Amino acid sequence: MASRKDVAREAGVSAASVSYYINNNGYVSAEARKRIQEAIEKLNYSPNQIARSLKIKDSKQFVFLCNEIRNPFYAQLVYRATNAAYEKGYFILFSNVIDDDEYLKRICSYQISGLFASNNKIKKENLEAIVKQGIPVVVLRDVAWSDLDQRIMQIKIDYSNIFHEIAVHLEKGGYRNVHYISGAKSGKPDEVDEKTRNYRNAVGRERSGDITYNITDTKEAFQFVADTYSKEDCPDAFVCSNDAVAIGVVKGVTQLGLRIPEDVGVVGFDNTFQSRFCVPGLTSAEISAEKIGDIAISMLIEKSKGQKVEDYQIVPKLIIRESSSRNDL
Amino acid sequence: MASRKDVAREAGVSAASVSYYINNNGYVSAEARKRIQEAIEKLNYSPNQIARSLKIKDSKQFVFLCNEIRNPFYAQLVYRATNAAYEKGYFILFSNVIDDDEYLKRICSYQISGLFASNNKIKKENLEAIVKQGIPVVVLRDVAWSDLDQRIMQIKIDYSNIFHEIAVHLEKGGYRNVHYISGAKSGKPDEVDEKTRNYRNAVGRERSGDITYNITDTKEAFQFVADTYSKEDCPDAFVCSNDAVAIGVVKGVTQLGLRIPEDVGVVGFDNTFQSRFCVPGLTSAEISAEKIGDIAISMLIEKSKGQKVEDYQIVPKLIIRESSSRNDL
DNA sequence: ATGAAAGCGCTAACAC
DNA sequence: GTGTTAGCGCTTTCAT
Repeated sequence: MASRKDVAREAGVSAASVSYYINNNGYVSAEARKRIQEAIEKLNYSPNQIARSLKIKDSKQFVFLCNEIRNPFYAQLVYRATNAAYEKGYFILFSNVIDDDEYLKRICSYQISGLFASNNKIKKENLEAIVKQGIPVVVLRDVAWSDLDQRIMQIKIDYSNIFHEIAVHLEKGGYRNVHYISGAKSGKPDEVDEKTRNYRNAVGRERSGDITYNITDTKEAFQFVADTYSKEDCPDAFVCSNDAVAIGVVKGVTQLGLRIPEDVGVVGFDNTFQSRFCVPGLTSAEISAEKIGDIAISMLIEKSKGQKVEDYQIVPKLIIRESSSRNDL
Repeated sequence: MASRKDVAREAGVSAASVSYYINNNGYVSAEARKRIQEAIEKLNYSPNQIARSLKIKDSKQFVFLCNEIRNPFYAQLVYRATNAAYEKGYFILFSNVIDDDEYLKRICSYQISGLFASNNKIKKENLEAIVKQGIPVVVLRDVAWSDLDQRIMQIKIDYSNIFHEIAVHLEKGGYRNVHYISGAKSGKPDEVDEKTRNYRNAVGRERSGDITYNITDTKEAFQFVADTYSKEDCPDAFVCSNDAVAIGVVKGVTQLGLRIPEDVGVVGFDNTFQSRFCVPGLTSAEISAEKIGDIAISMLIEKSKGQKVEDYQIVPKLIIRESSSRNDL
């Protein structure tokens, strides 16, 4: 591989001039520009990003710590973020969440430009340790942390209205016995995520018993329904914390011999591809993963330029499909 | 951040000794080890990976170029690869495929340790340019390239039997009019992927007309079925090149007012989570994404150690579920 | 067994 | 405008 030195020699200029040319700072005459340009092409030169990173203490890589890439919501998020980052000159260093100190130290030793994390599997202290090093951090807020370090930027989802909207929608459909399936570990105050907290608020205290905790994927949801209910005692509607879970419920309920939406209504969350192409189509609260991917990247970039960055709010939107529309039949 | 120099000073040894200690080469006395260990802990030191990369010309990052992370098959693959890589001391630099020269140059300038690519969106020449630089390359083979550079390692899927197996299975179910939905751009020789080629071989020449090309995701598949067929003239079985496409077909067929599997049988490919939890459960040819993730990482690592690495063969396995099982009813 | 020193490829302050 | 140079944090050869 040709280095900057080779280019300088070939073009008959100094190494510094090549740097100036590449980074478009400093002064370099039209004459020199041309010769450098030619030398670069001739040698098929490409600047060594590692050497550059070492010098400027920034690798132009953003770390994405995602709960679960196998959940299409995160896949869509990462997909978009990757493209958005590339357009701005960055790459994505991808990681499943492995929440130990060793891991975070290792990844930070790449002099990363910033970090995105969905926050329900990573500890607050670890995030704070990173932001303290001056690395921009954005979290997709899920669990509500108290007194989080102010330097951590947040993308917040405003759940204040959506569960009420869902409740009204189900009621109109004549569903009376609604069960919520939560991804939170338990009902304990410090383990409850924002969705669950808002669901509880929306349905009121008296309905808090109608919640099952700690179900996060399709398989678990299917098992839960299959193991817990029979055709006779199944709730007539389920609200699920993500689409993957909802799909599991659809499958489980169908297996019990019940029909959707005639016997049981199902509502998902995230409006991923899955919900659109589930059979029957799944009613789902849309949170745009693409939007979050884009926003996360621009927040990280702005922050790394030293700009002041405000937290970002997203309001979910209910997309109604067949799985909860008994009235249309 | 503390540097190696700080540690050396704190421990009262030379910088070189710290290096020896960290990399576990060279000699360092028990005495010195202890003092270095203490200094590292006291200063919370972590070696700078970028500086190390520059020196050893290897960043311990593998690039994963995936067709489409939003397809759960690739999501599962990347998920597993990420963990496997981490255990061996590597990270994953993730990219959607952006197949231009500029892009590849930029990513290689990170002195990457290796590259994985699924090969149906990236050009052969580009891969060959990379392997020529001495960077280990593994492809998940899909399109059959002729005279590919020998240094490119391949994970091959042996489709020689699976389509025959599927054909027999459908015939047993009484399905007579089978249509294949291909991901290949067209039927042209240099654009046909391995799956399609083998499907053609399995069903014989006379059935080659029963193929639709250039459909790769759920949405396209749904549109295709909805736009092309009516309840009366729909084929009675579809074989699809991946599960995402199969889901779209299920949805499209259902919308035509036909039932699965009674009226129409559907077979997918890849056996992702989607097929397991589709309603009805989707018959699918299993190719273990997890296995491929693991294998890819170990091939890259072995190659980077200078070992001789053989291509890897995977044989798909038909997983039969409800979507093609008319006889069970 | 340990340390001094050169050098990986780049940036940027400074001198001309 | 352009070149010289120091130095980013690390590895490793060679001398001791």
